[in-house]
Amino acid sequence: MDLNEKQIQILQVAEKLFAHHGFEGTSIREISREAGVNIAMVSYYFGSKEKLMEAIFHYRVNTAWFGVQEILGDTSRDAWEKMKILFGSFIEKINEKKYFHQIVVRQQLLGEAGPVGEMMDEVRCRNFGILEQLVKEGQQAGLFKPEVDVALMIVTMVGVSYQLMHLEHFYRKISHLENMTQEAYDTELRIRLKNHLETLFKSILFK
Amino acid sequence: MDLNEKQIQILQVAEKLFAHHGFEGTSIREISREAGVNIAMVSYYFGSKEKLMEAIFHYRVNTAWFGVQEILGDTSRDAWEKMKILFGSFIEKINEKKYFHQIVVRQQLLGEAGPVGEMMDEVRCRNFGILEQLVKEGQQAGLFKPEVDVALMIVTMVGVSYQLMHLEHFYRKISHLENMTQEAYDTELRIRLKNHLETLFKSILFK
DNA sequence: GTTTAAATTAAACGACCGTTTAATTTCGTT
DNA sequence: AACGAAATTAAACGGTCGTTTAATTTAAAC
Repeated sequence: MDLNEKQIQILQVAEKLFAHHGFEGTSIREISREAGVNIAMVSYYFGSKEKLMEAIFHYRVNTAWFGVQEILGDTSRDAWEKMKILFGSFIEKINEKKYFHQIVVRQQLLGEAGPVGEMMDEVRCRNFGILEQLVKEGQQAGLFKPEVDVALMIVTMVGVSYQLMHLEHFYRKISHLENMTQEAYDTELRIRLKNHLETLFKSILFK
Repeated sequence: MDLNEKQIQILQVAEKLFAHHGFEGTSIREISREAGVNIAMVSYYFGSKEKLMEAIFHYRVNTAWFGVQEILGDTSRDAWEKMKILFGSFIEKINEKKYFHQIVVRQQLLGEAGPVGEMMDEVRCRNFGILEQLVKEGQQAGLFKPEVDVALMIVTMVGVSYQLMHLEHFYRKISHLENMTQEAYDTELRIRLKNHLETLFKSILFK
């Protein structure tokens, strides 16, 4: 499914509004007004509001873990270095696509019902497989400890990153970063989050 | 504000539905039908849908950190033991009030706007103060390392716990806990989460 | 038993919702 | 210039929304 310029415009506006006000909290009229198109264009291009949401997920998910296999196959790095690259790229991804990941959290709260729920379940299983493989590699090399709860590891990575993203205002206030520009804050946070996750993952993976 | 039996009935039904389908995704008609009362009763008792949400927060928040001061003041335990008790009781709380904490996550996504946003900000600041105090106590005793990002610590505790709660289905599948009863699963998870947070917090607090 | 305030009800209100229709415009192809 | 498919539009559709109204029932106080 290739999208023209106007379709992408609608998609991105809808993504932002769904992230801020939720699916039910956003009206087609709002989306079309903000995107500068007629109300009927949404149905015309996407069929329905539900299908619009699905289109957002297809638009984002298909480019999600691009290039991961290359990292995993790299024999010049050990499992721990690969792991650091992996969660580093995860941090970049969610920082780059904040709106989408807010929608993901909302969809998580709805459970795994609907076609979007199935998509997310697939992605999660794929990510679990990747991380599991990497952990096994590290264990076989005698680098990581023998018993590691990979699911809890993902939950930790995703949970901490999401929560930090949601509580931006609070974290800025508490950490005296209120006067930073958004760009500078994002950069600073990526660094802090990366160091933090590295600390946490060390305690999970090593003896 | 003291609530009669019927008001509490409405509150609890609304809490469940808001958690599952969100604020905008839940109608007054649904709430009143499920609670077995007339539609007009919600406006009659609470004024409006918004005020109903506020009432839910007052209902839950007021009993939130009950008994914490006693733990902190206990001189027979060191800071690390108190810390373990503290996040242990946090785990109990969110497990006990799952629905409410799903609403909290939804409200987080809306930012800190509105009267509910202010309430949550207050609670967060209070919790931050409590944890900060405890960390300082541990540092002065030479137990914890001198530089600790308390905000990141809270984010870790809350983020991991929430994420694990949201991904119950996924975690059950991946960890082969699908056939457990809800009760047994909850118990097992509280144990795993407690151990996990202990591991993580050790890496944050100790050298 | 009468009074009075609280509780409860069915019905109606106007507003907004997602979607469809049918007419019109746009624009590349012939 | 004429055609036809795609794009765009204003208007209307039936339905649901949160809230209010006005009438009725309930139940406690006197």
